[in-house]
Amino acid sequence: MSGYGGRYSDPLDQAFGEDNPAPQAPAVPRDPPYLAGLNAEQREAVLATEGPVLVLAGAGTGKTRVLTTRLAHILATRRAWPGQILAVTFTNKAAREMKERIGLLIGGVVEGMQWLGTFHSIGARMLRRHAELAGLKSNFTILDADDQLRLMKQIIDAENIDEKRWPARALAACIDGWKNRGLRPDDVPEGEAHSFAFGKGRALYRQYQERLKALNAADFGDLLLDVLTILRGNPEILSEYRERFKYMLVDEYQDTNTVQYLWLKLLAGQNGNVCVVGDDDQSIYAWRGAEIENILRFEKDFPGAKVIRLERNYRSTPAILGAASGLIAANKGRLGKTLWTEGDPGEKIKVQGVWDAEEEARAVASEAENLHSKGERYSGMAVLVRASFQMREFEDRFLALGLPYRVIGGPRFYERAEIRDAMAYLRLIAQGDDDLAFERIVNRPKRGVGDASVQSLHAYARAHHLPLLAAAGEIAATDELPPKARKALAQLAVDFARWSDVARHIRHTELAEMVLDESGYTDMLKNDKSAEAPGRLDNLKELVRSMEQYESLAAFLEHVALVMELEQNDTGDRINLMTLHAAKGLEFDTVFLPGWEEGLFPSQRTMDENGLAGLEEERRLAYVGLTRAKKRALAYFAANRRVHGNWQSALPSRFISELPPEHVDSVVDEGFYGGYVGFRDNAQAASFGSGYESPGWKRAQANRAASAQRTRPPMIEAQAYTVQTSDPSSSNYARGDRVFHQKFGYGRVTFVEGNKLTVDFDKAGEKRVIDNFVQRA
DNA sequence: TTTTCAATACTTGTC
DNA sequence: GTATTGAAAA
Repeated sequence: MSGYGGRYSDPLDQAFGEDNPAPQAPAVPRDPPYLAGLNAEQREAVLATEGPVLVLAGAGTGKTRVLTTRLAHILATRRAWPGQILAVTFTNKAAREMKERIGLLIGGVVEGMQWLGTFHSIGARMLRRHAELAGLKSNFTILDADDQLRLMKQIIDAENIDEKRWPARALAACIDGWKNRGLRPDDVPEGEAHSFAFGKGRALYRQYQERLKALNAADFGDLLLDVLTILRGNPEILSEYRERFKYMLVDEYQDTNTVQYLWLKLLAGQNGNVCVVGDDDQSIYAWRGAEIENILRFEKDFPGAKVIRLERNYRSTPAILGAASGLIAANKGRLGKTLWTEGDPGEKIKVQGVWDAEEEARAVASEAENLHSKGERYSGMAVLVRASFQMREFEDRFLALGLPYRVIGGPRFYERAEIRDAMAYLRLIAQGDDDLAFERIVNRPKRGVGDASVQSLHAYARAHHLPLLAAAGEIAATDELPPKARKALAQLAVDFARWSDVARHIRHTELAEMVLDESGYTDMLKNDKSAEAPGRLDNLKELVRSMEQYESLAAFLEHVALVMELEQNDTGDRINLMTLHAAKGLEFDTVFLPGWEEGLFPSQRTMDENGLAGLEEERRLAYVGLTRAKKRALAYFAANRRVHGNWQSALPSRFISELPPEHVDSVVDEGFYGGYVGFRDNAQAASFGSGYESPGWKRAQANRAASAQRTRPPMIEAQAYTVQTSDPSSSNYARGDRVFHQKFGYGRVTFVEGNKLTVDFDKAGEKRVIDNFVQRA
């Protein structure tokens, strides 16, 4: 979200020059520079600092700008010190950006905005201050989903519950759900308390909490729930915070869950200066506990709240906005906004039917190349998919064409196995009693310490009240374990003692390298011939590199627990590939929206599980997708898609037929018909025929007839011309060469044609790739 | 204990 | 179709 400010200027802002001071108000200063360029509503939202305020900010209406300006205004007018503002964002990235932008507005870096962050990072901060009130020490560990799951597995095991029928993840989902709703074990409603494993739900939840306290650990839910409990139970602490937070601001309010809501209400009290910003039409996280109700009833919760609507859109063309508005109008229970914008209508939404996902990827890629050849940047384009499995097809295609792309979201850096392993080593060095970390790495790399040995070790540790690491050293001196395991544990204990000792003298980056080498972890990866191994080694290097920015090991570990993301160099002109969810808050010139098919989008599962509410959330997701586009949006639907391994024919999404026809331009693809009439079997063709009966398709056809003849670039076959760095007519590789490919791993060249190689990959099978995407192995 | 093979699941995903 | 996971075989 950026850049809309420069497109227009508001003459009012210049009206208060020194030559015409406002009459009889010598005290009214000239407008501060940061207000320049705001429209009337934006301005109002910035200046309404006192009392509860709800800012309904439609997509692309300059929400972030209003937010940052508002904070800058509060600071610049000395209404509060940086430390007296509570500002909550949805992601760490958003928090970081906000800090930067405030700095730009009022000049210099903003110091002391310690309460600007996500609910969780603010929660962690508060919880560390009052840890003892929650039965924790202030240096408690923050567990991520993985640790959480392992802990639950242990509890389920201990209770002799059949893990097949009652998987740990289901319990985790249950407990998370309760925590999201602000329920401690005792608060869980009777009916639900028994919902897991024949009535053990509540008991397991309680046990889990006890285990957490025993481990001096908190999960993400606790960061909010424990703080809520503390605030509720300790009026003096509550009033201290109420006193402190002169101004409160919550971004993406439509995505807050119940605990967050209770939290905010408690801190705001009766007459707090609370400003929440959100858009009910962009609420897409109900499935993880967000309550769209929170924003819908804000005015009831905070009587006398001022409601400001930002409806002027600065991002998209009228055509895109019209299409998106028409689509979202099908939802009920909205607060209602009418977005508008000015200017040339712009390109219509292009809707294209294709035969299957492969052709879809081909169509998107060639369109992207086509746009690129007309001077559009790749980085201004994005492919937004509903589910991550759809990405694969696009990656394959982009890779084959040599089209530069980047995947946003996906598995987070710190969630990768190798990183978590390395982190476990470091955690254990920092805190010798981190049993979860110990368990993770006892046998990684393989040391001959299997389940059986770990069990004995556990028993020993419990009996002697020792952390596992200490127990390992002791048990090695007994003859309770097979010699191999004994030796390994002894070695491990010695190693850790040495590392902890060394840690005090050397830089933590050096320590990390040392630990990875000496533990045999690096060797394990070097000997690993699988396709992922080299990438994993790179990731570890990256980890060490990223540690440099932190002063100490402890500081680094805290960062990782909370932030879980890595600053990545997103330089380069690359096309973006991500899920619709990940796209929230971003904008692109061109947005490709593949997979608009019934069942996939809207997702069948969501509709089955949540009925109409689910469908409406899907529709909001579609709305989010469309409104990411500045200049053009292209939607695709495939006639056939592989679902869980088998082919199914699909109908165009109902969302396609919900787009107002006047904003839609549909394209019939030659490949579509070719595939349809040609070489596919009749059964499929017949079933696909129903696709033409669907309202979406009929509408699309009608539009096509009505709209002016449109020239469409011919289907471009896979061509090497996109790769400037290699010569299409020759290649340095020959048949039989052993090569390595970033995505497909190792393989042998079976055929060479110019710079295009056919490679038989060990893992991935035969693929055609461009030569400069492989290296000699 | 480790390897191998079959069973399973499989939207979205911040912190 | 495939990646991950858990139980039997080596």
